Amino acid sequence: MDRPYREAIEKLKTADLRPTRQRLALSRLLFAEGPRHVTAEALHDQAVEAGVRVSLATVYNTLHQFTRAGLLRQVVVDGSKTYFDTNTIDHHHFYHEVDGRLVDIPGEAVTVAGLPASPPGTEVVRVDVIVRLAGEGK
Amino acid sequence: MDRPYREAIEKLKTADLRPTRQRLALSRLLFAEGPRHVTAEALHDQAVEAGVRVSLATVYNTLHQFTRAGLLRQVVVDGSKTYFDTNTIDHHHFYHEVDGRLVDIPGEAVTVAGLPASPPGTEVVRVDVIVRLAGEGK
DNA sequence: GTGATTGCAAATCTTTTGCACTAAA
DNA sequence: TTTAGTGCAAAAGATTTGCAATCAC
Repeated sequence: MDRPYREAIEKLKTADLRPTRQRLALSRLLFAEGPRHVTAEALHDQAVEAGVRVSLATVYNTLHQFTRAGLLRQVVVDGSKTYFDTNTIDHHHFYHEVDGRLVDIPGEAVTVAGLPASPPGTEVVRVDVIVRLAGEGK
Repeated sequence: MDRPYREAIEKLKTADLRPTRQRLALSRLLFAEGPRHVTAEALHDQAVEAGVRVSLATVYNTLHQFTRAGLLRQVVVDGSKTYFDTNTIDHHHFYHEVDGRLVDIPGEAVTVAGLPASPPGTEVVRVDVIVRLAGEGK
């Protein structure tokens, strides 16, 4: 029983989610390497390719549960698809409009100045900065 | 023939769009008063209420044509709905997550500092700042 | 066992499309 | 006329839901 496996189980237990086969597999796909941005569809494809038997509905469920648990963050850049970001630390994004690719911009680097106070009775949940890019890029 | 009517016709002609009954009606609903944020559904409802006979498909077409012509701007804040903004000048948004309401933040007020250079071969189309709000608000 | 989780297929919601019909130039 | 624009209903895409079967505890 390797280390990442135990960690994955702990992670789920902490989030009050039963470490089922599907959740464990998705968790490992998501958090195995550095930060990534996935859509439900893409993660499902990746899981199937990796030989994990899981339904698309369960992928959707899992992504939302992970988001609720603070393990993922939703990024809205395109009306038609929902992206989930494994980087939950404060940061921003480059968005390549041509191919839909997202690239992180570290949060520490960026400063947003001059924002008006939030309306009375409201609270700022988050400030998102999205830099929309055109052109081929890398 | 009142002034706003002539202006509406001019606006459409300039955009190389035939001033049809539907486009004129939608144009007047959209630009009659100050800046607004609408969804296709909402604009269609408003049109129907106002006694304008227009189909939802035409509302979608028209919103996209107006956007292409630079008369509107698309705002992405929520995966499920597409908002169109009659304010095409550089600016940002408060987004009330509870009720989906959008409020403009003047562009001059805000400064975004520290953004990394855009990746080689790409060009910045636009920088969007979205301040997500929780709580009842006004 | 018992309640949480999963899978499947059907349902939903928003947006787009194909095409015959209508209207603008 | 001639071509652009419209309406309808069907199609498409992403996401959600209902419910019986299955799994974790």
